[in-house]
Amino acid sequence: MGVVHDGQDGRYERAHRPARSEEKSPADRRSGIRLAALRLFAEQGYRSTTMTDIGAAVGIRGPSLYKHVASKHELLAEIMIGTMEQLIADNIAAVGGTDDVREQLRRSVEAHIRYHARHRLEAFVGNREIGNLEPPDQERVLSSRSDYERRYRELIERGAAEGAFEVRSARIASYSILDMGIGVASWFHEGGESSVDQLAYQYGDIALRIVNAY
Amino acid sequence: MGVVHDGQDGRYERAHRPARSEEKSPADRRSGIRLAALRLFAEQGYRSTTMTDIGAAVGIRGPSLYKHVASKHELLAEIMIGTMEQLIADNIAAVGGTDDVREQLRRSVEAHIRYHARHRLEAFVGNREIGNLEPPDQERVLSSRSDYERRYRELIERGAAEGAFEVRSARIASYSILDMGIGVASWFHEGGESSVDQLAYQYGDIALRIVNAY
DNA sequence: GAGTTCGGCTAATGACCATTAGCCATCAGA
DNA sequence: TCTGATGGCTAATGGTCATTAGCCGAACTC
Repeated sequence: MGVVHDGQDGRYERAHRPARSEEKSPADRRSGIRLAALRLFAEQGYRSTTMTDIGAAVGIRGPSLYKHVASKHELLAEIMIGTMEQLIADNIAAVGGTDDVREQLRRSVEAHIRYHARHRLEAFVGNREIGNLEPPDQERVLSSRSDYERRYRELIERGAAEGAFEVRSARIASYSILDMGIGVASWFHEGGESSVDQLAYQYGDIALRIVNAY
Repeated sequence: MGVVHDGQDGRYERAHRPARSEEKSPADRRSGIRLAALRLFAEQGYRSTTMTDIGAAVGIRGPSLYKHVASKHELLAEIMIGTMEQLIADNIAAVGGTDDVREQLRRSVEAHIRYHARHRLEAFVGNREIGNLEPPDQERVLSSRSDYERRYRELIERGAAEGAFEVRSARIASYSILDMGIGVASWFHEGGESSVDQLAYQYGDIALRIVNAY
């Protein structure tokens, strides 16, 4: 499900219908559809969103979407797989940047929070629509999800083994940290009491307190 | 989906004996339907659950459900309104039992966790299906939800004012505490690593650590 | 033991929906 | 200018669903 295959090589510069109110290169169209689908899935839910809704959001009729997308399900699958891949990639980067477990946990949590604040719609849909994914994709997402959780659990276990953390249950510590981050996607909005950076920092603190790192 | 029914010929010998293995008083029937709906909504989502599914789960046909229930939506609304009312009632009881803010927070969190562990399906559905509630009920649930969140926020603000807690943002502290509890509903299962009581106690600790009560 | 109620059932009804078919205008490139 | 691809569009197609209508047997009432 890769991300776009844009036009394979940008050979054709399009630029047709110049300067209309909106530019519609093939890639623009596709990502416009994806964005519209994401917003609608987040707002109304996958099952309640119709192809007609998505089409209307980008100014075309429902059936015309099939000139750009294989199915409604594909739109959902791309969102969810992309979300998990990004979360895992961010986590790998966060952990890889230092050798100190405390700092690894802090950076992991900050990345987790940043993602959930900056990509709230993706995270929100990613958490709510798992049951609407079809078999091949659902397993893939669930498996990524387990990997992601395991990375946190093992990090905390390692910290505990090294004496940096002290937890009664690494499982509970990791779930509580992950879950409070997931919650961010449902209430955060830019321009509120805190900026994304402040939020990330404060949740980093909270996580370290949860594992008794202080 | 065939349940055993003799249909067709019209002269079904049914044998719906009252004194069989399953008792079917009107109240039993109704709560059986509610429970079936709850399970199905939790597992498949509200939109993906059909009246036929719910009927099959209690051994009758979809349309027969209307002899007991006004609509599919009513089933969802009852679950969600009941959930919020119980959470608020539990919270009032928790706070009312003592005058010490620390203890009030601990008891509140324990009640929150207990509910999310013991009534995971209700809590799970209650958090996922808000968007599928229709206007009158949706507003009611959203308003209860705000009240519930406010109770936590104000409790934490009061604790901070009294010097018992120390938080950078009462809003973030309350959301993180509530969200980690909500998460419990998605992974907890009886017979796992922790009992409900252990879970409640540990989350109580975590909450007190989040507000720097130690 | 006749009438009433209860709670099943089957068959509509009336929508709604994802997806496919097939048509056509535009346009880039030859 | 011709041609093929692109990306719209309208009309099916084939399903699914909540809900309603109307029928009927069994149990309960008096």
